Amino acid sequence: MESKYNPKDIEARWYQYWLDNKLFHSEPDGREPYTIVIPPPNVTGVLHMGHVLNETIQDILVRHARLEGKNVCWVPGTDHASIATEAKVIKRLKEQGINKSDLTREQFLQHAWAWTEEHGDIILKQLRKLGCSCDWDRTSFTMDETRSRAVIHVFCDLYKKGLIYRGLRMVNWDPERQTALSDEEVIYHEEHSKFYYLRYKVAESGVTNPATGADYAIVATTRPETIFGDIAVCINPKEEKNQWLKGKHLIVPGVGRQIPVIEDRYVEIGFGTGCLKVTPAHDVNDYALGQKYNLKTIDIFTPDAHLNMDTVEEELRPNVAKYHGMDRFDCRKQIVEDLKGLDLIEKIEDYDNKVGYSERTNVPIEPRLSLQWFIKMQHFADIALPPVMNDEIQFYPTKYKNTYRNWLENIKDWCISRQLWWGHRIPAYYDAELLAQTGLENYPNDKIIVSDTAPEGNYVQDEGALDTWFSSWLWPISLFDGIEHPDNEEIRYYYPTADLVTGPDIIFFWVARMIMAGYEWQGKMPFRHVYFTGIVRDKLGRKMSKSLGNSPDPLDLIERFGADGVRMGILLSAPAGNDILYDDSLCEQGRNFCNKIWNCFRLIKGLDVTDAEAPYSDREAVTWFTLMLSRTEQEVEDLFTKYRLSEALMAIYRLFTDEFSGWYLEMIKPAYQTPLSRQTYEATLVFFERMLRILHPFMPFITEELWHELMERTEGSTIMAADQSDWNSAEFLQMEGAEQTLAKMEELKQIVAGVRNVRASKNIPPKEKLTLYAPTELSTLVNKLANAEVEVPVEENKAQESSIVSFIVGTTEYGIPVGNFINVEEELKKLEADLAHQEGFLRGVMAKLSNERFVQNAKPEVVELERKKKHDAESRIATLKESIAALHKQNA
RNA sequence: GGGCGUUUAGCUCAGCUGGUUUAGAGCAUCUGCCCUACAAGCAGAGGGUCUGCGGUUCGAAUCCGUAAACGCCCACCA
Repeated sequence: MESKYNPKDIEARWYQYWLDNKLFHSEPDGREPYTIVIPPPNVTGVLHMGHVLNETIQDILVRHARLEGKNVCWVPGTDHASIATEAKVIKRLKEQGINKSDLTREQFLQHAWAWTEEHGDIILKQLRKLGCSCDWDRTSFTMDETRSRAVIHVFCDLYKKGLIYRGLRMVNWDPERQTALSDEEVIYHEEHSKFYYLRYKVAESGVTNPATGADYAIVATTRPETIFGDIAVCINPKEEKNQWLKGKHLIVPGVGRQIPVIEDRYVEIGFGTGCLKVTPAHDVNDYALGQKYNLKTIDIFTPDAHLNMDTVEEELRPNVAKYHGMDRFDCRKQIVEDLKGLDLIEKIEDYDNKVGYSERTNVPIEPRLSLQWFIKMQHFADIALPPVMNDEIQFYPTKYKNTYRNWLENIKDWCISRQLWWGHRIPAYYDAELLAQTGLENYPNDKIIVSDTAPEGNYVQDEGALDTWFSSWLWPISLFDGIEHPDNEEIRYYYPTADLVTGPDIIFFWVARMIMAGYEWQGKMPFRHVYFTGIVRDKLGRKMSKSLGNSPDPLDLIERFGADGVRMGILLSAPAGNDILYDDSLCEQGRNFCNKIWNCFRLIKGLDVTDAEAPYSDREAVTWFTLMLSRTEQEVEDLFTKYRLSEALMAIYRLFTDEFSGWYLEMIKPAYQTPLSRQTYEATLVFFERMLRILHPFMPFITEELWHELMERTEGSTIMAADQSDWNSAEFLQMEGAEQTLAKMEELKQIVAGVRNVRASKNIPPKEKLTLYAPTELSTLVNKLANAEVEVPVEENKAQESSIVSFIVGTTEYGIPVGNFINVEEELKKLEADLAHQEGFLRGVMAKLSNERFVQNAKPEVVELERKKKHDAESRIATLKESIAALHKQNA
């Protein structure tokens, strides 16, 4: 075996082995189920560091449950990601010289499916490289047959329940993709923009502003290009300075439209000029005002946000003809120039405001009036809030309960229709003849047929597709076909799922809605725990992004550090909900750890074994490590219940490197070319196997490899199903004397460290055997580990001895004669520093003990402890003083 | 404008309902070592007035108040 662990072949070999032996596959049986559904990555996506974090955590949970003997089912799959995928398909078509508009829906969908088949399993293949133990036989897709039927079924069900409606509403419009978006798909960015103060002339002649004499009102806006749609100017009836405008009319600058001044308390007194232009077609608030005062709307934009002057009154069109067909932002520049020329701009100020962008296309969204389908959400908020607030569903970390509550308490209806082709088509049908007469907007609602099958006759189907999340929210149910067959064996067995692992960025998009769907269609929570991961950032704290180039390619990392190394790297500093600052050095640490394990194994397997009886010191070591290991196992189990996975890994890491490699193996390692007793050898193999086991969820490959190497295993066997029955860590820890054994070994380690410390500070080579004066006999382990001969001298001998360096463990003093290596000055300095420290400590303790109120009020055991501290400190001080005196005598 | 969270060693973080030998871990740093498992290693060392201020208490990193800094979420102020 080489001295360096080489993950490459090993990983590929074991993954194939796991697949060949169907070790990830699950079928319902008598065991307790443990289910996780994967947050389906976009079907066209490639693996990034966020996935690595997320999927590693899921795999750890899943493998841990598998080791516990549960029937584990981790269902993988992908999401059709309608808007993102459609954008990619359009882009590719364009590269081929094809426009979407040249294609029929069916033709376009053929291209999209082709794309999906080409790219669909890339990311799933990459997950295998990471070691993810998904049940690949269950791989699903949000647009496969079962999932699609579930979506349509749910739509019809909601429509029947009166929870879905069609309506003309102001929605977030993505002009790039030309579709409506839900509120959640809009991202607001703070922007430096301008505040334009425009002059609206008063129509009534002779009316002027009494304060300034101006014959115009000043209206401030950030969007001057929307003035073509102005219908009114609104003032607050209470605002003094604008009283003169009451009942008057104004002329929209550059357009010439005469519009009324209306009054509403909505306008904030003191903000801007107090005059608000009302453009109902292009602003949500203005729309509300328009509704309230029954104003008409003039939509001046085309669906791709270019100016459409055909909507302007015919007589005014010559005024605005030049803007027809312009892009909205070009038009803004132009109209500002033109108004300047007409002296209709009072001033322009810098202004910071928030602009909404489409999450997917990153284009500023346009509030747009359009006919869409919505879900009434109050009902869902009502059923989804309580289970989270009362912890039936637990969030880790809990702070997200607040975020969740906040959203549900201010819930708005969910716009679920999209003007896209790639997605589930809305199962609503319109009578063709009637539709021809009325048009879509005025088509009577009660004549719409919503059905999972197309109605007989001359009907046309709604053109829209459904929001991707409308299929995702059913995922935990639809994966087990629980929508159409809510009582089938699989859904009854696997649902509710155990844990959901996802990012907090989709808490509303997905988590909340799954909870709603879970209660609505299964009457039960979809999962019991939600683990929110943090965001993976680079070590400077920046989000990883393509444009910054700070996002490493996970496959490249796996190549360099091995999958186990990468898994450890990503997990090491990733407590739930905290962002993780990723750095290659973390993976390096993971790789190094693999190497450590590998070399421990080499040592153990390389030992000669004899049937002779084990020396007593071996048995001491074995007893001690049995307890040490048991303790860590208990600790790790406890950490798992709290989802503190990085801490669990760290506990195992410390056990393995410090306690096992650093102490235990050194304790039992026989002298060169001397054999180890079989008894000790076998105990050591058990330890090693146990450690591989607790480590397996974190580092599946190396642990499986060494588990097989450790001893002969039958074909098809796996560490995942290793027999556990002969080990009970809880019982070991309850054995009599366990505590003392652990404490004694800690003391022994400190004595050894004391000797090593002396050795290091005096530059005494490790090979040189030292003498250690101790007040009582010590375990021979000390001799071995410290390379020292322990002597228990009588007092006189010790006093005679010159050049002794001493150290204290607990309250006991140990001495090492170091001959010429001693430097009395230096030694005195050290002892005096220690003395000062001990005296300071004692003062602190005395301050407490001499405080009557402390002695009276504190718990007796606390007072008792302080007394012990005092006693120990005094004893140590006495010892130190003695040593100092002895040194002084020697010096003289 | 609301709400939430964070602030402990150079870095990333533990430290739960106040008291466990005057604050812990990993990494990084420094010193010494190629000692036949491992230099992707071993042994040793240094490093923090627990963000500031006030309060409660016999006792505060821990509880309360307050200020600041940073971060996140939500909200229609043109």
